[in-house]
Amino acid sequence: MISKKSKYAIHALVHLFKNATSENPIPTHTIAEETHVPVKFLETILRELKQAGVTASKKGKDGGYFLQKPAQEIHIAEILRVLDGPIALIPCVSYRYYQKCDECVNEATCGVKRAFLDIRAQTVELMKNYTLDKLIDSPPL
Amino acid sequence: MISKKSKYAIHALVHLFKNATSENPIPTHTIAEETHVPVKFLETILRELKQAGVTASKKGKDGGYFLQKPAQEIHIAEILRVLDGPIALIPCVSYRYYQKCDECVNEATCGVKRAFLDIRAQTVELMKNYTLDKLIDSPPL
DNA sequence: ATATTTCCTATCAATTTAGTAGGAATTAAA
DNA sequence: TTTAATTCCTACTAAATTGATAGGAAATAT
Repeated sequence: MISKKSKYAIHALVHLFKNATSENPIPTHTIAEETHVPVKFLETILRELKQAGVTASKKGKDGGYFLQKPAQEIHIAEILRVLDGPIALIPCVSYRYYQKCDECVNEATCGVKRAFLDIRAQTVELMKNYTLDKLIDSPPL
Repeated sequence: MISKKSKYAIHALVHLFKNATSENPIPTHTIAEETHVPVKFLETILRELKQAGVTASKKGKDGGYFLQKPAQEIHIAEILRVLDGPIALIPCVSYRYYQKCDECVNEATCGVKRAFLDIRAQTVELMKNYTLDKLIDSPPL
């Protein structure tokens, strides 16, 4: 399971994609109401995403948030990495957060590592495919 | 990331596959030494796996654990489900542990749900492929 | 009998998760 | 120049989860 933080973030970002522009930023409380996310929590989420280069903001009255880059360049893998950390399922197959596992004797030949390396690679490919623009709701019947 | 519990379990199960039979069960402390897992922790893990139908045991002297079914029928998805819960990344796309998400207005058309449904399905396929027999170490050069 | 094992229940410390509180700084507009 | 609305920042906290450990009861081979 991903954290609620990440789930909230994804919904919020889709909302920004649909409604916000740099000329028309959306304030946190509006997004919070629409997506049913606690407003103070969402505030910290959007700020974290800003620091990671995903969202941008305008301060003061009539301020709010918008996307810092095209929705086609923001995907689920990136969002999860920012808020939940590595995609890898075990530390020894993470690129950025690599940590040795004590369980395998020889990392070069470890079968468990080999499997999880493959799983990570394929999962990342899967998640990279889901960019924000592919997450909008289907048209109702 | 998966829990250490699950990671330990996978290594232990591979060890059982390589070394144990119903006539030659392996005691917990032996597996613990070989796989560098705390023995008391491993004890509870192997018992949980037994209750889930993955391992079997023989009590008393010369007792220990062995696999309850062929290694080709035990895969990573099953192990993770037993010890870590659902494979699904958000509650509303889990089959066994379904829970409604408050963020989407209409579950039938929710784009986020659609994406994570696909991700879950593909991840399960991936993980089902990795049965215990495919997790043995590659031959050293 | 004895040694060795699984089995069971309970407990625990550390970490992570999911927030909340309170206010400073910034900005648009009246 | 005041006011309202917003982002931004730091700190705090309660609850849940994780990663174990403790102490022994029950079973079994020799």
